[in-house]
Amino acid sequence: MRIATWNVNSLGVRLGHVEEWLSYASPDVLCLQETKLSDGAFPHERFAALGYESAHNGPGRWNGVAILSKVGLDQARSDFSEPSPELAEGRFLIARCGPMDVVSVYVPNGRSLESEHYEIKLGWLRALGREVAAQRAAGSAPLAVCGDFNVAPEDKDVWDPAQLVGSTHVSVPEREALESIVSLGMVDAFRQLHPEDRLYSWWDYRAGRFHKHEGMRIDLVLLSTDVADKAGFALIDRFARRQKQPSDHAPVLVDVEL
DNA sequence: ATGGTAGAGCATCTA
Repeated sequence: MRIATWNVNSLGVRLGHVEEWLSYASPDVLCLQETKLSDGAFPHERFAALGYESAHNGPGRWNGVAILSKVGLDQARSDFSEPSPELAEGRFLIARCGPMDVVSVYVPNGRSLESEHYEIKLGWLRALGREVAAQRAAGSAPLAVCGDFNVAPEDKDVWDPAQLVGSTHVSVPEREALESIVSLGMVDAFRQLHPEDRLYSWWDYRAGRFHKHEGMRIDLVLLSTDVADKAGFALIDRFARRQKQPSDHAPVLVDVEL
């Protein structure tokens, strides 16, 4: 089973890119983030034409997450189990896709360490942790939590740790919040297969960051430990970041032998 | 310290 995640930074702009990528990468499940679409505007039929069922959670204008699946898509849910209004912004979606429960997340950016949005980000990660814990406790299917976490897990996941001191994405509380989710019984599947540095999934559009390969690895596929050792192949598709009118994120894919 | 680019949408806000 091939599971992928991609922050597309507007599906309206990137629909053609996604269709092309589906045709050559052929994932069984693709989680999307930052569709920037309302639910009514989501192009379900375009993906159905390629053999994918789809579910979407988005308010319009900002955020928006989706799951596409060609191995079935059932019980889609877009609220946390313990709902809380400020957390409902088109950032969470869970569905059963064949043998796995799959979550697509778009974690709040946080803006700056001083911002109230930084505290919201930490609270959101804690809420996601409770969701993962509940899911693991319910415990039937293996779980994949995929998406743009807006956290670089370690210093080797960023191009220049010194330049980022005092910034979001690398602060200790953010990394601890991510680690507390992982410690519930999840594995960073790409990192497990690729321990080396300089492997990024996002590059700022500005300042020629992609050209200089100055990026961060913030797009993750977390697999529950019961299937993590069945992940045999993982890839960040930098070609998708190099094409014309790209997203600022590259797709990340993981093959799990299920 | 700020800027640099991109997207939504038409003034800025978000990233």
